[in-house]
Amino acid sequence: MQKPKGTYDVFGERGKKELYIRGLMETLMNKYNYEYVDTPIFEASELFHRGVGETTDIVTKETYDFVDRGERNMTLRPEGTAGVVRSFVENKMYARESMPVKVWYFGPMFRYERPQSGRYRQFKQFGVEVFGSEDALVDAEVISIPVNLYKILGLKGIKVNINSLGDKESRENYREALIKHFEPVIDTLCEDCKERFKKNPLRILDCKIDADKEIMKTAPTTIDYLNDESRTHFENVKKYLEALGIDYVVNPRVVRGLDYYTHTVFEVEADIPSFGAQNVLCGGGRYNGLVEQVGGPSTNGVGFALGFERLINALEAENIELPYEKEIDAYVIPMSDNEKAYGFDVLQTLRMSGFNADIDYMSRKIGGNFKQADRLNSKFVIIIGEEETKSNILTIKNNRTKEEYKVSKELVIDFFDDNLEKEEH
RNA sequence: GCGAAAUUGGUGAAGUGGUUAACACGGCGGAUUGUGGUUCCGUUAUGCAAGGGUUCGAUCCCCUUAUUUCGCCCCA
Repeated sequence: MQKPKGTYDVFGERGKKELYIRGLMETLMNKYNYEYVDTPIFEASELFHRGVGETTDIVTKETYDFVDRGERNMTLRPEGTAGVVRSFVENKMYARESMPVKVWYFGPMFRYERPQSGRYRQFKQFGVEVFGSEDALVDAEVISIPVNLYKILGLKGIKVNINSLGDKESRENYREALIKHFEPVIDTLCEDCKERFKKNPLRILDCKIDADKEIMKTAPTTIDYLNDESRTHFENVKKYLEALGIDYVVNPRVVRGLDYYTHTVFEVEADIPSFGAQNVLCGGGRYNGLVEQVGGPSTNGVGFALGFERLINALEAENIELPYEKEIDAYVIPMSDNEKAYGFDVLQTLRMSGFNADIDYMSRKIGGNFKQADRLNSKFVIIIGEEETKSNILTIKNNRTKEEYKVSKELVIDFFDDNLEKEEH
């Protein structure tokens, strides 16, 4: 048996790493005062068609669709926003006394695509959504979350790209201008661009093949088509980002693939030489019309989603060591089967007092057990033989200094309290 | 969805159409039956991704499938 294409198993060091980073996310979101939400990994297919957009590739050719036993059309979620918006509407969170509603989520997403490094069919995203405020402060805050997370983790090679699509009116005007610009010359562009011209003209700007052509350089930018209100909003976003000392680049080519965006859009990319084509670490923006589209009252929204695997890839590419726990406090060695029960009791006492400890499950010889203690990076080794069980005086060896202590069983917790404190100094 | 390359044990890997698939690390056992991380000895592949074919014979040749990686599309 092999794992399905584009999936991966988490175990060992990878597991520790993932838990550590998730812990950081949780702590960070707590500081930002966002609440946790967890929505189903599958939803009615229609939600994504309506929410994410009929013309996006994500929905037209990349979803995992299935019909359940009740003959309902379901889809494994390809992104997090649509489900959270549905939940916001269904649970009437818009009726809360305190606005805005700020939430975060973490979980698996699914897209039927050809896998590559940093691109999976089942992958995990961390993201946030903020509902109910049109203040540019929120846009800037949302951008600051991934930036600060990367900073906390020590990731240096990142680049923040921002852009504004403007409100509905600005966006429409721009779209028309773009079509007018490319229409006469569409035959000179690549095949993909011809397709984009029909489906989603904004994406032509993203083309790598035609990027150097004059027609690209002279193309109108979204910024030129912002009306006064949209322009003011964007200026404020920039002002607030500057207030936080966040370096950004206004990049008119950032248009995002999902249909629901309005005003601010942003992407953070890995600026790491060894990184491949999957270099967009996270992305997001404002979606003022989405809640209404999904059936709720007109409510503004802003959010972002971050690729968990790509984050870990970036950390590895930059050789960043994460400071998760790599040691245990104590390893218990019973000399024979006769001492196992006694040792088991000592082990439990330690564990219930807040220490992490382990015991020999393999009936190893004493030598092999010391090796095992080293492999587990145990700070202390507790040897339990016939003498110890009779006298209730444990033999505890500091595995680094090799000093040996005789400690009464009743005082073992005190011993660990004192000595481990010294270790941490 | 399109194009290309890979796939040998727990890990890194060598290798050839022909009896038992190098070497290293790691694991386990012993020398050393209450004290190790050095050294020495022994041992360690459901057999070379899976299935089929060619052949007297295939891990090595051919086909199919699976997975991985790279590029495109798209995106996290």
